[in-house]
Amino acid sequence: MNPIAVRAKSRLHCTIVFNKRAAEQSCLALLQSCDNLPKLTQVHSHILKLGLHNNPLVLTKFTSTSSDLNAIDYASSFMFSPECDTRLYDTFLFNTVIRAYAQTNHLKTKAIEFYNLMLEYGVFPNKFTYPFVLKACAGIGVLNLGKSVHASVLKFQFDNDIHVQNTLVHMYGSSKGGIECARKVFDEMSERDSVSWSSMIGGYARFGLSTDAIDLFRKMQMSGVCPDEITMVSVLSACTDLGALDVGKWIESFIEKQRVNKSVELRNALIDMFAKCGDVDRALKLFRNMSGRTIVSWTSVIDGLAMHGRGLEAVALFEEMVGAGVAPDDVVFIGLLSACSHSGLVDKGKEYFDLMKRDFGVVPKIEHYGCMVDMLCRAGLVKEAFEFVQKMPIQANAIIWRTVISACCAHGELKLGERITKWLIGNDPMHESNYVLLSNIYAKMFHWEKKTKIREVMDKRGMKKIPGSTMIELDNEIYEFVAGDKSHNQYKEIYEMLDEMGRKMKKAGHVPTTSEVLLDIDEEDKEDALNRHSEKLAIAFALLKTPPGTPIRIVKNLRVCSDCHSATKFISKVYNREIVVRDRNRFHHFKNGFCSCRDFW
DNA sequence: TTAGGGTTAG
Repeated sequence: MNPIAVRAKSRLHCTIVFNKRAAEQSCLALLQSCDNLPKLTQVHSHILKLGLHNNPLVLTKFTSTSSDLNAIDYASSFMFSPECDTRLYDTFLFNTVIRAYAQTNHLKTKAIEFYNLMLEYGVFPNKFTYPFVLKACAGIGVLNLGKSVHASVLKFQFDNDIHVQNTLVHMYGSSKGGIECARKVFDEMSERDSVSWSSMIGGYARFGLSTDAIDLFRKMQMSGVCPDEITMVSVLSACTDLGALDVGKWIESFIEKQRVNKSVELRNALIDMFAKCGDVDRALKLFRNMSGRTIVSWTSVIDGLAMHGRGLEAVALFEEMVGAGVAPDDVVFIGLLSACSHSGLVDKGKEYFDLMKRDFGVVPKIEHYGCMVDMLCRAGLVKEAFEFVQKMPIQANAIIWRTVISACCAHGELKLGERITKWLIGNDPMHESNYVLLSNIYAKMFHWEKKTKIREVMDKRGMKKIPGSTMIELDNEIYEFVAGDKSHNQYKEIYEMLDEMGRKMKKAGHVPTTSEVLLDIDEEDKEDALNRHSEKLAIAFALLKTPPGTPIRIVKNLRVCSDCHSATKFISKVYNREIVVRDRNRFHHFKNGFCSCRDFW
């Protein structure tokens, strides 16, 4: 027990008989020293002995005392025990309980429960109540719940308070389907501070509405409200999502110029942005010069190296991290295993998978099993992957099964792929990607009738394939292309360029991989369909708009197809351009006819 | 005696 508590305890014993007021004071001091359940239980017995359990001051203190989860539960259940006089409930008491639960990771629903109880007992909420309650709603992320609390805010007329408004924006911006409501609250605010802007930008960034996030940041600058380090973290995460390296670099110089406080979180966001936007060396440099690295900093660089196929460096960095005394967590193991996966380090990956639990006490989750399956599949060990999935102690999810199916498709195990996919569709008949996989398998089998049927089923059920799209950033503008896109105002020049590229590539020896076109059309049309893939459109656009010799960077939403991969190699050679492609999984650096992934992806 | 926004993976 700490010195204050000892003093308080001795005072408590001395004063029990003399005066209740002093006992109360001592009791409060004792409570102050409580940071775990056993101490709290001890103090509870004193409270009962002294008859202080009806004292609202003590009751409140008791409830708000501990950060120990069990203690919060214990304290809040005390509120509803027979010893407790409910007439003494007040707003502050409920606020403390709600705050305690809102701050936890897993008991946020309890915060809402207590808010409802508060209303049931006729205790009025005040302007402090709603930020707590809304924060809990934000953590739960269920839109209807947040909406009902919003209705309460209006009923009790706290909707003019900027703190409440900001938390409303945050709550809607954290709930699925709530982003428009967030924007509505945001637009209707009479005054906005940096928290309002950050909450809205953060909401866009959280749900992948990254261009909206960056647009809003531009508006923020015009509004005259000064962005701070928290705003910048969200803006950077939007850049990371888009792969917008130029905007990211601009943000970095903005941070320098505006002297934005470079918190550890902001440095981490910068490292992550550079790593995922294709400049992993810059990320490494920032990382090396950084003091106060956290596990997030290490994870970002390890992950970045993994995406660039620099698996051995990622492994070395992981070892360095362990050597530096940083305990690895489950997230860093995902990066490490995916580094092994992307670089074909199968044995190393297996080794780490075994020792993560044994040596570091990190229990593998579904994602780690997913990495292992991915690793085996990439290495062409489809049957081993299948067996691995069957032996897993936890049930495989659809993502893992789809990994296996794709590998079946790529490595000619079509029958097995068909079997798994049919089973998967039986379990989840409304997931469109299962149908896409099955239809691809039938195309590879040349079963065109079956393939057509699948497409018909999809149409009937209103399901659509996610279209492949490619983004490119030129002069701080972001352009997006989909296959066969003609929406761009320079599309005629782009298509002329495509024809030229096709001719030059053929001359250099490129043979289109027409088996990638999973349509029942003749070979010439297949070539045409390949030529209109979104990445080729983006590259053609870049060749048109940038001076010779400058590197081209593009970002794909799906994995790059093998024809585009082979074509890009030829383009890099024919046009003497370095081309950096970020696809859904990793980076490909094309230079002089070769790709950094060594055709391993 | 209490209030709002941020980072890694999936």
